[in-house]
Amino acid sequence: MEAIRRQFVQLVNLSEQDWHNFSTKLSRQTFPKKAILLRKGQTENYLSFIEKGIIRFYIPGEASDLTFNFVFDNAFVSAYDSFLTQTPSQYCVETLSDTVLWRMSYADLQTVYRETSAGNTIGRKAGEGLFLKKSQRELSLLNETAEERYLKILRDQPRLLQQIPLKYIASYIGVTPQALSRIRRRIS
Amino acid sequence: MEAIRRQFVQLVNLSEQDWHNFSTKLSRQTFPKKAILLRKGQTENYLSFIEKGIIRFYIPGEASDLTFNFVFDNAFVSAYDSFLTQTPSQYCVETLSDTVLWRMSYADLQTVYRETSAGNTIGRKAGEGLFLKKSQRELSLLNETAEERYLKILRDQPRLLQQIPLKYIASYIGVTPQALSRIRRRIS
DNA sequence: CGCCGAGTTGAACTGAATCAAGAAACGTGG
DNA sequence: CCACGTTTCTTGATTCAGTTCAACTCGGCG
Repeated sequence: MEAIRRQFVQLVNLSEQDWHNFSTKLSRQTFPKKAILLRKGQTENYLSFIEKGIIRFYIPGEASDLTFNFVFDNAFVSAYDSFLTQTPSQYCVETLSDTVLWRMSYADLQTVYRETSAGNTIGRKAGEGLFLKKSQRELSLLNETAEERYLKILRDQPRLLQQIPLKYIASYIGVTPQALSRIRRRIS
Repeated sequence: MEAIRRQFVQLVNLSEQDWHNFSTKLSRQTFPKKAILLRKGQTENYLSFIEKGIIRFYIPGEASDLTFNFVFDNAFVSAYDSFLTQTPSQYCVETLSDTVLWRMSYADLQTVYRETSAGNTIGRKAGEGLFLKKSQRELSLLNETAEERYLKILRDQPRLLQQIPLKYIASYIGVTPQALSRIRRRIS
């Protein structure tokens, strides 16, 4: 719980009152490894904070999934596009490890936006942060080769390679597992 | 000016006071075709509303540019990542037609965020909207072929094909102009 | 022990990039 | 309004990175 509070204080100065208003709407839930948090076609009802765990976003396919995002400890997680528009999600969200979440429902978040002055600032900063990540991802997909994307992960998030099966990484950087295997051999 | 106001009223209920506070910080500027609004390496100082015009975002390259976004009339335009972080932009922004903008500086926007209750709601909704666009773009780049992306433009934004050189469209959908030419032949 | 999923490796195939050249459209100045 | 030069678009031939299909290894786990 304190981890969440620290995240929020980084974003905006929260009064004791605002924090209370916010935190009483959070509920703690645990999930085992390989649990599906949201199935394609369902509408996302939660904005969640990851106390502990690894989350994978993917579009399920006949032959193989298309994995396009990972999220780790101490970050927010949500099928945020489905959440914002309250329409069915195009993709699935699942845990890759045992996971602990603090969750707030869509309805409760709207209440926070209405009732607290800090709410909209938090919402704005959260949206801006997500926009920045997606912007970098767009440029990476258009501008870099699969090998460059792999090297960046190797440099910036090496733990990702230890904790996540390579076939998901391969999909994330936009190639088949075979092609990733060859990239790895070429490098080392 | 009224067009901007209509856009904002769609986002959030603006009091006469809030609108005044906001609108007095806007300045109108005109640009000819092919004008550079922001050069790579410069820091974006403006969030702008397009009264009229077409804008192109691109990463300049030795051989050819990498065009990754277009924006049209009655929308907001900014190198928003550079704007938010106030760090140098990785890309350029230029006009593709004669253009009229209403612009607000970074400093003035921060003042609006501090001084008006509606400011942060507008900021939140704007950030959410941009996030949604980038999310769709990410899935499109990962999930669809260049041909599918072209067909989508043909279906949803045919005017784009009339007003923008094909070489920019080619880059936007992620192929060379030669490949796009062959896609077009294959289809018709 | 045997099974199963993950990872690696090889060989053939494929779609797009690259290189090159010609045709069409556009703009500018006379 | 035409002539010229530049840019954009198209088409063909070659090359190349990555996919696909297939086989094999390795490491857990029932």
